[in-house]
Amino acid sequence: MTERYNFLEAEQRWRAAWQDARSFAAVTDPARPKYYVLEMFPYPSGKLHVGHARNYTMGDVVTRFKRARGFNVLHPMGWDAFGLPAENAAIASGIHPARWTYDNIATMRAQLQQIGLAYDWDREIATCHPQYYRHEQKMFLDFLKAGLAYRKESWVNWDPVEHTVLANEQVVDGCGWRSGAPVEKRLLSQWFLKITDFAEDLLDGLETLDRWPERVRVMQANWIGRSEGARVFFTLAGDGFAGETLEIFTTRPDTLFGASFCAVSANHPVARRLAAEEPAIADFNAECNRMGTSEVAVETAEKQGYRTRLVVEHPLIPGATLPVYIANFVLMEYGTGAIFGCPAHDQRDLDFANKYGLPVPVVVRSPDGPVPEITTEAFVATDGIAVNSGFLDGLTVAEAKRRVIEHLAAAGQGAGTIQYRLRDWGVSRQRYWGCPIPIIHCPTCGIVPVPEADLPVELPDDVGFDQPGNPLDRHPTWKHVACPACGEAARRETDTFDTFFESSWYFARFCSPRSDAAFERKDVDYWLPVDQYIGGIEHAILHLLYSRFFVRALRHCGYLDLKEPFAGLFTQGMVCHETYKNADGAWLYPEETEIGEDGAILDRQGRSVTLGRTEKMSKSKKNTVGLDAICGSYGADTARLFLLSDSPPERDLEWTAAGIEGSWRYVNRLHRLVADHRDRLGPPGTKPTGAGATRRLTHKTIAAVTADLEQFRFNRSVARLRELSNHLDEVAATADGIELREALEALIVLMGPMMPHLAEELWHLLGHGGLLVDQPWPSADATLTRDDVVTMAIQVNGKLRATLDLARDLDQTQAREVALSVPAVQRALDGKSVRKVIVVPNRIINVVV
RNA sequence: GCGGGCGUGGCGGAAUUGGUAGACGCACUGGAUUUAGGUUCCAGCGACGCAAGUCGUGGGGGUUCGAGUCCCUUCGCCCGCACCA
Repeated sequence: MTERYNFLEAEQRWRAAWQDARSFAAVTDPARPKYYVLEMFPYPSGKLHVGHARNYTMGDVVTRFKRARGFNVLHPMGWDAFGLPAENAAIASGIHPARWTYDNIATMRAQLQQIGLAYDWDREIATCHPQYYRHEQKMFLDFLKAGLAYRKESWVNWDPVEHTVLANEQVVDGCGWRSGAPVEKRLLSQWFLKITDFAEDLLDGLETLDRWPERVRVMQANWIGRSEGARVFFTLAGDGFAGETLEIFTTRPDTLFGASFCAVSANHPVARRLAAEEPAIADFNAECNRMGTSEVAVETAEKQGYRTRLVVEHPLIPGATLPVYIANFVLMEYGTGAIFGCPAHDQRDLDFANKYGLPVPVVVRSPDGPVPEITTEAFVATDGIAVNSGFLDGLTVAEAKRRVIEHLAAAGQGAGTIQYRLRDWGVSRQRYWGCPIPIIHCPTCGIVPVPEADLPVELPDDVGFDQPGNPLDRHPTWKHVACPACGEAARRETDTFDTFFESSWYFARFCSPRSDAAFERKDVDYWLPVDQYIGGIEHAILHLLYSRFFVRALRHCGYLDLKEPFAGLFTQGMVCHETYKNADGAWLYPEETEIGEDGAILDRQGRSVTLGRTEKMSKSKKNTVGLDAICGSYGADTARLFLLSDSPPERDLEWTAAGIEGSWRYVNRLHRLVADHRDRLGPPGTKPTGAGATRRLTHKTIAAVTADLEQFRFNRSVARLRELSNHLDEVAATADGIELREALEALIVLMGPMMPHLAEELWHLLGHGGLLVDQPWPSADATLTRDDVVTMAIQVNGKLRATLDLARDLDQTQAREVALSVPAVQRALDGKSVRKVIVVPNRIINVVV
């Protein structure tokens, strides 16, 4: 009986050994092929649970695998450390956001180290550190010079309870995500980055990202939302507006002859001017702005319009005019905030026209049909033919579009254009715990950039959270400065950057984390792009799009020469767990429950517990499993093994006690396998020469695991390892010592990326002095991965009747003879004559009658 | 509405990309070891059938010598976006 594997002691010992050897320190070395592995860095929210660990473990497997394959691997870790939760903690418990953040970082760093992740910790960064954020202040000033940053008054989401602007993604069903209060639209001056300058390039670049998931590329393409169409200039008539131009955007300029009205957004300048003179319009506009933008609100909201006293002249029909409405379904944020309505060929316009009794001129018919009768369903097909449209009659939709754009352009009444849904990125936040925007507002000089010599603009420490709103704004001295241009009294910008600013370039900072510059050119030229990026699908748009934009903006400003930041992207599934509620309806942690004698779930007091749905692990539902607890009772390798083996990495994984027990048994079984047989192994370094089953399986496993790891098929590679170890369990007592050593050593090296501590321990047990992490990856002997004898399936009319072990590459005639001689085949033939025999070499023989 | 994806034993999932469906594991059943529980070991485990065998990858149809895989159709589920003109 061998001793049990003391994982606690062993795991600690091997982590110390890697640290002493600086095994994972990365050094820029253009002579070697590089590989940059990165997991999306975490927000330091407190403690890690096993759900977080899955993501990092995947990156770790890739890191260790690529290292063994000879790559110079960069695998860094850091902290996305600015953000609102730190301020909430300050408000709730009086802890300073910096203290709270750095404490959490210390806790989480220890947790990450505990699971044995192969990070180069010398490169650790925290984005809340002035040595990090000073560089993005410089970038912002460069963007400003390059015209990529600007200040603009615009309509933003305002949370009336939190007294701050919210990003679009922080508005859920029209309400603030934390306060639950209905979000208002406010017109505020904010800083924007010109992501729209790169709309076309961001869209085109998606084509090159062939190692990104299709759905992420599609989501980004939809978000950018390219539409081809036209701008059309209508001339307004009406007191105070006569002769002015109303510009609209349309994707269907071919339907211009079918126009029966124009409509503008409640926030359109025309609507606002009218509101100033007519209280009823002001009320209507306010009502439009109050309406939520949630899915439910949009679906249930009726089309509402206010008929103004204005009309426009029809650009193509002399003498004809169209009424101008203010309408609740026209968005100021898209196009020009104004449309022309063609009810026959747009469902929204038809709903609106029907409600307000407007005409419905039909101007498109289907290619083979009559002119459609329009009542409640608009005819929106784009394969039709223009009718009732003057010089466009008889043209296809596509031709008519082209023709009418030519006509409008020649007459100065419009132009073909490409419209994007993408909007510029508003980066101002009315928050304390973020990077200060390096700008000074001077009453005489206006907006003045902070001189580079004065960077960084550091956050003041002495702030209070006893009142709502931005503490920077209330600070007694911080914002009062002399204008760098004229020396007169001025004030600092008190808004801070959106925290997505920090995460948009951190992958570059990791290349030169201690540089006085943002990064060194020689380092980013070598390491970037990231070869394998790993993270959650929730960043499909935001972080991943912002980073792609940043790389373009930085290239524009001469920082680097890079097209895309992330060459390969993998979006991993979430870790889920059952949820539990007690009789009072309160959530319970898994460890607060137990199984009663009859199998019922009980709480600590023995009262019954309701089993809820299996859901993504989250603090709020208390269905998390702590990483510390699992590492303490089963060890890091057991946790890693379970996280890798139970589901394919892109799918969700259900964490179960039974599952972790199974992984635990396997870890111990592997230890026993090596410990029980190490005395009868051949000496290290002796090459076996046989070609028996053990050697064949060993080399097949090497080939299969290598291929699986290349393709992120971790669950499959674990199955391969188990097949090999199952076989070795059977034969170990009698196998040739030299062959057994080869097999065990292969098994150990192959398991290394997934169970690194155990692998080191077993490597050591086999008598090796060095570290396993310095061992090269084994290569499979091609003569051993091909069998001399193959099992072939024998079918009759496609139905399996027998299997036969036959010599590899048996010729067709022999194969046919052998197959026909099988009794089960003869029985199935039932005396019928054979029409033909299909032989797929080394796979199948199909007898057709 | 638009877009993306999925559907295989009691469960998680494999399937050499058109060639033996269910690898590997979890759960379960029987047996051995153990004072007992756990561990460990042996055997079984898609359905029906004593067996030979038949059926079987959401349903229906098709292509093919051969379909989980390709095509058509239909049902169900998940995710993303959405009054984008």
